[in-house]
Amino acid sequence: MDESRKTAARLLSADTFGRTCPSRKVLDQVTSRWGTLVLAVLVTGPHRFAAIRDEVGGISEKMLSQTLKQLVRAGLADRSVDASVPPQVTYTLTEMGTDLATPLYQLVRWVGLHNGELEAAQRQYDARTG
Amino acid sequence: MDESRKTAARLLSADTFGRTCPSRKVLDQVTSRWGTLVLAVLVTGPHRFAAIRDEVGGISEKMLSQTLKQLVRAGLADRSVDASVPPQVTYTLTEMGTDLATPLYQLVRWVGLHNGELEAAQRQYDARTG
DNA sequence: CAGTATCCGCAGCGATACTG
DNA sequence: CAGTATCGCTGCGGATACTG
Repeated sequence: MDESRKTAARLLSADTFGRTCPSRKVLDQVTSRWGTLVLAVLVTGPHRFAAIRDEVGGISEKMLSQTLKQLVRAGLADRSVDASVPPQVTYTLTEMGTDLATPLYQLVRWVGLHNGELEAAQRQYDARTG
Repeated sequence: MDESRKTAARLLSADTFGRTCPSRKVLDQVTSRWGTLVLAVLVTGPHRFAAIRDEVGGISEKMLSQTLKQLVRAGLADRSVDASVPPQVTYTLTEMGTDLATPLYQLVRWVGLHNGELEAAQRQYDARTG
């Protein structure tokens, strides 16, 4: 692409900003609607399917299944099946997954902690603009 | 992290996982398709509209405008207009925005740096499953 | 319990054209 | 230069039902 995109791209040591860069795919998955929350749950420890579903409010089983599949495919999570009845499936972050999820977890935590300030800022903006 | 069995929500000091929690709104914006990349650009310094557009590959002006508006509304970015001809508009992260964008920036950087490993893991998975 | 399969609405997004 | 307006579509994601 163009040379104007040099600054941040260079700082990032890889052109993740480029439209065609494969790392954008991973970034999109990880920062997808549910990807972030699922990773943030898994970073607190191994979880079973139903446990994740219950902890992430509002996620459908379809989307959870889909999201987990993507994470496993990307090498960020492991899926281990205990062949019992009923079956037990546990999801664990890989080492890569843990590395990646750490800043993500900090983000979620930050948002949670500063929820009040965020709401206040938004209210101010809305009042200012009408 | 060891104190008995606390849910991730508790560990996060706010129920960001809750469906109705307002902080989920912010999280969704920040981790949206373009939100992440725009914030990652701005964390490297103030940028003008066209500069961001050029640096984030593939973003349309409509989406950039929309994304920036959300960030300003959330109190994460400032918009300063230099009333000249042609006009100059510069976007800067607020202090809150910088705090929030830091882990996000680390995430983008991590993905960029580990692009190779990520691709390899995915190829392995695809080969394994056919 | 841990998924898969199917249908489908709607909003997110891209493309294009226009404006202060 | 820095946006806004409008249209049209695609695919995300919700709801529901079914299976090993």
